[in-house]
This record gives sequence, structure tokens and C-alpha cells, in this order.
Amino acid sequence: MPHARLAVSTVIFALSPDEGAERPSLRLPLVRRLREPGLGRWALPGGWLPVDEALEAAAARTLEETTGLAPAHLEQLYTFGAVDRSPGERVVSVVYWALVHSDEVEQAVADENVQWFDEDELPPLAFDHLAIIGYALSRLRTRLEYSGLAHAFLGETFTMAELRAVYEVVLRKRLDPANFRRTMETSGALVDTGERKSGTPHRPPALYRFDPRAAPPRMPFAGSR
Amino acid sequence: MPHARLAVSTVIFALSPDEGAERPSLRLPLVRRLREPGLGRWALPGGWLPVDEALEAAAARTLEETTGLAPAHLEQLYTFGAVDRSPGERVVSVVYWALVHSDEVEQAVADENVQWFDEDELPPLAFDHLAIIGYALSRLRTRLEYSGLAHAFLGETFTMAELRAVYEVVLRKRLDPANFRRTMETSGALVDTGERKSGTPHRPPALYRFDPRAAPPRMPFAGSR
DNA sequence: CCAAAAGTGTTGCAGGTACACCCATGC
DNA sequence: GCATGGGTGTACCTGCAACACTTTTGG
Repeated sequence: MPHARLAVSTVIFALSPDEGAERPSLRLPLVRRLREPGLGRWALPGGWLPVDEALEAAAARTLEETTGLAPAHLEQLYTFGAVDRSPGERVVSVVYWALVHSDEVEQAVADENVQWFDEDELPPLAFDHLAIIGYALSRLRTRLEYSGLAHAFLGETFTMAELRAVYEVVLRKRLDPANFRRTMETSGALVDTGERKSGTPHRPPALYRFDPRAAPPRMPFAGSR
Repeated sequence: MPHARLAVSTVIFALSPDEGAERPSLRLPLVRRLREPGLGRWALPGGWLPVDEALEAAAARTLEETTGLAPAHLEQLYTFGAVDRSPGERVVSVVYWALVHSDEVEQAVADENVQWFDEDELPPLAFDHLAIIGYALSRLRTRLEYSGLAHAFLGETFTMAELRAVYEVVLRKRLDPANFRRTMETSGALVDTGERKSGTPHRPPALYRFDPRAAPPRMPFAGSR
């Protein structure tokens, strides 16, 4: 008797390194499909679930295999299981989404079969992966607001403007610098390192660090009573 | 070569019919396990995923098979896939959670192998099902607040006090009647039927109905841009 | 009339938005 | 000194929590 096959895929987000003075953009890596179904189209990194590997571990492994990077944040998104989502075979995909530090993206793997795409310049995608990416984007946007997740995009220290740029790119809207600063300061998640970033054409901004005590919220089993 | 097996389970919530004048309580049906592993313990309704059935359809079907009821709300919760969560065999469970109308619960099936339990009087549970129920409870609580989901517990018409009772039981805290009324009225999700419920020992309360235009928010693919 | 729930009004606090304004640096 | 982003102060608005108060029924 036939079964559904179980796959694990990951939507990986990073900010493009800000070459030049332009705004950074939200990017994600995709892999080219080398066999049917969907040959030649692009797809999310992933693969079949090994019997002896946890779901999250499988997501982290395929992330590492395709990009060479380790996730700064990794979280389950949704499980997609429509009967006809893959032609010829029943496939259920447990999908994760991940954030990686932007300054590591330069070292990330990219060849003719693995490429990074801008969030609004996606190529033709295999299966239902376009809808999955859309859902992952909406989840990223809501999560960013009610938990300080932006640090997963940034390095060890950062300026207030860099942090604000993360929010502006992800939320796709301009934020008031004054109010943004206050919101972040009163949230208690930031620590002023005392250092300043010099070399800017203007007044040198303070460098901040994330308060390690403000741990990122773990997903399940938080409210078990 | 072995694969992980795919199961679908559902956490089903209902309010106990308010027999007497006591507060209603949150209840859920469990099934007794008739074989190893976990023989004799109680477990969530569910089963193996058929190749030709969608995930949500499988959840709705097992819900109907164990309780005889149709879900007023059904939504994917999380997919659990730790390697050792089921002894002897690798099982990945896609878990849904559901709400059913409280006034139908009386007609619900219940025999020696299917019983309804109060949320804080749970019996010994098989596998990781206790943790799953805890997670479902936390999700129910947060969802209730930012989307008018309470109507899934209620019948066609209801009083403001009945609606408030749903919130109070689920959120486990007392709510101010005056402020609760205003919050609901300004939300625009309620329609005054003009009728009043008579036979109460005191001033007869107005009967409300949910505005059908205020549709429940569909889960995935909302923000695909 | 009285008890008790239904329903209305008012006040005050907290968080967020808009925007005016000062500060420090490179050129 | 001047342009520019860094950083501070403040007024206003809105939503909500608290709570006093009026209304309407059954006994």
C-alpha cells in the first residue's frame, strides 16, 4: 500500500549586503530543479526526511548544504499537504523559515544551481513554492513586530539606523527615526556598547548590542501551564 | 529502506453545557488506546494519513468519527516530529485544533473508549500528547483575542453575557462587563437581533448574532502580495 | 420594594504618532 | 559654516482599564 512521502523544505531570508548607498533588500536562495517534476524551475532548498533525523535538524542541514551557512533563527512555518501539489506522487512538506546574518551572505555558496533572488524578483517556481514563500513573508512581517527578531539579520554590534533599516525593508514602510529609537530603547532589548561608529560623513552614531538576557522566544510548549 | 509514518491528530475543544448555575468549563474528547504503544492511556483522536486525502480533510474526518460532530473551526496547529516521540517507530504527526458548538456536545458520542475531559483534569496521556494539548490551549487563547473566534463555541444567537463567559473561560480571567460590551460593539462583528431573552430572573438581555460579513480569517496565503 | 443583572457615562493612564528642535561631524 | 544624519523634547490622539451610576426585570 502506498504512503505519502515526507519532505522538509526551508525558506531562508537574508538582507542583501548594502553595496553602495542603496537600501538593502530582502533576498532568499533557491535551487534549480535538475529532474522532473518541475525540471528547470526553481525551488526551495529541502529534501526527504531521513527516519533518524528531527524535523528542525533536517531543515538546518539542508540550509547548511545549500548555502554553507548556519541559521540565526529557525522556526516551523506550516505543513503543506494538498493531494495534487506534486504531480504523480503524494508529497507532504513540512516547511521551516530561517534568518541568516547578512554579513555572512557574501561567503554563501552560489553557483549555477543555487542562486539568491530578491523578494520581488522571483523566477518561475516549482510546485506551490510561490505561495509558500508568500506565506513565509507574511509570517516574517508579523513575527518581527511582536518579538525582537531583527537581530538575527545583524552582526554583533550595529547602529540604530542599521536596525531601523531591517525593520523598514521587512515591513516595507518608512519608520520615524525618533519614535523608532524610543520604542527600541524602552523595549529593554538593547545595550549601548559606549562605542561609536566613526568614518561616517556625519555625526558618529552609537553602537548597540542585543541584551543576551532578552532571549528569543522559543516556539512550542511555552504555555503548557 | 524505512520511512517516517505520517499521522494526523486533532485537539477538539468545546465548552461544557452549563448544567446548573456553574461556570462552563473547557473540555476536550480523548480516545483510549487499545494497543501498544501506550495501551490503556488516553490519546488525541487521529490516524494515519491516507494517500488520497488532504491533511485538513483527514482531521475533519477523524473528528467526525470520534465525536459525531462537524467542526465550527478547524486550523493547523503544528507538526511534531521528534525522533523518539513514539517508541519503536518513527511517527510524524500533523496536528490540527478544532472548535465545536457547545450545544451540540450533548449529542456527541461518548462510550468507554471515547470520553470528554475537563482541561485541568486530564488523564494519563500517551506519547507527547500532553505537551501538544498545552500548546493547543495557548494557541486557542492568543487566537481568541485577535480574531472573533468565540462564535465557534456558540449557537445562532446569544447574549452578551454568554459571549463574555466564553472569553472568561478560555482566557481564565474575569472581564469587566461594561468594557467587554463596548469592545465587542465597536468591533462591528455583532448584530443586535432586536429580540430579548426572557425568563431570566432579572432584566432581559438583548440577543445578538454574528455579522456574517465579518468572516473568520483564513489561515495561509493571506499575504502573498 | 429589593436584589441582581443589563446597560451607560466619565475619568485617567499608557502607548504611539507627528513634528519641532538641538547636536556633532566631514567637507 | 553648512549640509546631513544622530539624537531629544513635547504635544496630541486613541484605546483601554477602572469604576460610578442608571435601568429593568422577577420575586
